[in-house]
Amino acid sequence: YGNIIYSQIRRLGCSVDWDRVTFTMDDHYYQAVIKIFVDLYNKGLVYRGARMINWDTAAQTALSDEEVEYKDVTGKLYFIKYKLAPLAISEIENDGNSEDNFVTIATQRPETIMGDVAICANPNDDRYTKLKGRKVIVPLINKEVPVIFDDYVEKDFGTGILKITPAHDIHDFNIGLKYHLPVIDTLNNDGTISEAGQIFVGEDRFTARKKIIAALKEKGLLIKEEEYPTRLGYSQRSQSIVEPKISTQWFVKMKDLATPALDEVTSDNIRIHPKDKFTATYKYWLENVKDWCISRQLWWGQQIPAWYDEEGKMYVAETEEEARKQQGAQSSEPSAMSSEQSAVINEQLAQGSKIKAQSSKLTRDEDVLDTWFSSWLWPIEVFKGISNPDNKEINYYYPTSVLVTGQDIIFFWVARMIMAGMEYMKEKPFADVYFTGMVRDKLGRKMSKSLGNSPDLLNLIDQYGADAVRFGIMISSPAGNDLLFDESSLEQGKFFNNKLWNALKLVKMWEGNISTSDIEQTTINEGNQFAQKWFENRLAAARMEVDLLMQQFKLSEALKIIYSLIWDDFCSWYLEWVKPEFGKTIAKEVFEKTIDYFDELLQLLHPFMPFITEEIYHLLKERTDDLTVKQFQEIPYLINVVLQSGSHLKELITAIRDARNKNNLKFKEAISICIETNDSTDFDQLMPILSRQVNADAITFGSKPINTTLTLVVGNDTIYIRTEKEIDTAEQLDRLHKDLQYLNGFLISIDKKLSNDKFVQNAKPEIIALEKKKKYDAEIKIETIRQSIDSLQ
RNA sequence: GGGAGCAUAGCUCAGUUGGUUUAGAGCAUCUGCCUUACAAGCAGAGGGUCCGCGGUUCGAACCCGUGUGCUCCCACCA
Repeated sequence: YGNIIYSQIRRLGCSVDWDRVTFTMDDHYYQAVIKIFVDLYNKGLVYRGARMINWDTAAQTALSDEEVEYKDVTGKLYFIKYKLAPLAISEIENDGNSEDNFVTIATQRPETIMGDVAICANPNDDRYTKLKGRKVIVPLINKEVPVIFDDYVEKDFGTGILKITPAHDIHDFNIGLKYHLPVIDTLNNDGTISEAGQIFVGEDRFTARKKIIAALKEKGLLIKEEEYPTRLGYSQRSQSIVEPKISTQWFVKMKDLATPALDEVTSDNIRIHPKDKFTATYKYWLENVKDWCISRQLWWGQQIPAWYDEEGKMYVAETEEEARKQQGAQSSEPSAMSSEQSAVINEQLAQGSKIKAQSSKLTRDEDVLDTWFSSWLWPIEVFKGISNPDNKEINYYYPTSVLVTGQDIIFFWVARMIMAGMEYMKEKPFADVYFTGMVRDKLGRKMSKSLGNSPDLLNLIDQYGADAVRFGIMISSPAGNDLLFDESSLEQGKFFNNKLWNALKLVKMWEGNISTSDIEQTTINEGNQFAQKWFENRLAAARMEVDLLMQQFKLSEALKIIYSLIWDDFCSWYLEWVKPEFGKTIAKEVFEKTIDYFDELLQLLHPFMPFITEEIYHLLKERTDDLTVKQFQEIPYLINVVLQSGSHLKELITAIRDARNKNNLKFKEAISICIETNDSTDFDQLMPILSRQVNADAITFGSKPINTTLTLVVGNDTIYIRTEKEIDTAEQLDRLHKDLQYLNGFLISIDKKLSNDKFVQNAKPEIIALEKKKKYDAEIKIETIRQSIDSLQ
């Protein structure tokens, strides 16, 4: 089913990847792809060359890399003697058969010896230096081939010398290219020995192997057989052993296309996120770029626009009509092959291939284009920038801003889009590239159909809600890192939804209880005023952080900031601070401000949880606009002092709550507090909040009052607490001693630094000043704690 | 085999050009609370040889070298 859809879409010229539909495409896109192919061909950037493919001899078809399964098996190495070709006639007469006159070569595939075109040793291998300039005779077919030397050969493997069979091994093929050796394909498509093999023609390759071994044995040329562990590729379709096979393919020259694409990234014109992780990969690929094989032997896809006449002459054109015109003009078609490649492809290959015309008609090349050959034009042709250049849309939308994609296609897609952009628009296609991670399961495995570990998103949405699923995925996807999918983060999202509803519920309860009298409005207490000032600044600070993180594409961290801003700062602190006492009204101004803050929070969260935020936005207040289109207001100027006072207040509340907790003082039991401080300036505005949050019926300032039951140290202040209940002082002392111990240790580490001459000489002045301040603060605190300890004893 | 990257709390990760405390967050765990929005909650606590080793530096989670383990991409039948 998937294949049918895939092929249908591809026939329409749509580029599809199994895991993501890249785009849907109209006829104009199809035309654009053809146009670009012809253009590149005319520029001399497209050529025909040779390439190894994986061939399934049973199914008689080419296999993609994914269709080849590698298995560890025990293979056999056959050690075969090759005789040195005589240098002079005298040699034949003398000792032509002495051991010195033979070279032993190890091979797994003796049936390929008929395709040998050379033997090769490592240039640093002393054993074989004497072979320089010599030739050897291939056994059974008695053909002379040269001895060559290349670093590729490992001295320690086999006998340290190997046979070069370019038609049947990728390494041999590459060496063949390097040394301009011919290619002799000794296999037919069905895996039988071809005419070029000369002997055992028509026999299956494995039958031929046995017969060749027997023949070699008979002649005394097989020294030994040795078992060794190796890996073999098997066809996923037929389970037969995959045969590397030489084939003629279409290529795009990449060097000139890659250079501008590399420059755009190295000059930061295009920014990759996360930078350190992927720019290295990108650069490596482009600096070592290999020509791009764009032809595929599939029965679906966009056919290559090349036609052949009966003489085998090739015409590349956008349409068959155009090709016919070229044929009529009898223009002498220059060879599209690079000289290097054409030297390699032998006569037999060209004749035997499909390109031979069968009638006087033109025959179209049956190969189709690589998926990515259409995909790389995507940023341009979706706006018809190729089929209809300089139109309104392409001028408006190109270049676009951000490409979001997977790291696995950095080279396949991203790099090539940049290349196409630079070549055809003379401008980058996008300014930023953001790579998402791969979704993996809890165990770190890739999501796959065969493992069945892909989550059913629709089911999860039913279970947790759409926003919760979005939240769960966003919160656990740090930029560029893989995402380990775990339902616990969705649960967190679900709870967050609930929290938002409850905050709404609270605010809605206040709505019916707003005081409207002038007196109450003008006497908003200092606590409420401080709460507002503080939250405004807290909001501004968080928005600045979020802005920065979004610019850096750190989406999960931005969400974490927003999550904590809403849950902790807004719900746990602000709402508690302004919450009216039971049965009392809320000042109109406070209520309205609270709604404004809530609006802003929803707006921040909206990109992550669009549904619930939009819903609450409309439930909060009658309004005509929608959150999804609402624009952000400018971030107000930050007043740090307010934030500091807020932290101070939170510290006080936390410390007193903690003391209550530790001493089993229930919240209902009121306490009275006396604060001993050197600086009481900001306490005035904090008092109303503090007294309510810790249930203190009285707060005074001064030194230690009698009847003190609890003593704590917060910052540089000492807090004395009086309760009705008797409190065990041992625990308090223990705690104070612990703090003292920590601070003393801390002080020692600072003293060590400051008494180190080299530190004082070398460190920056601001670092030294900082250390001195740390020391000063610690000393004050130690003194405060000492006094508290004394007073307790 | 070639290349890239990762290793910090039980788990997932922050840690911004080396100094902002004796390393932080969320989740999980533990303790105490049905306190008038929320037990899907509130208030707290515990938890780390920053993978091992060596080096540079006054100073290293951060820089360099090396070892180990893991992940990804490309390649792969002498």
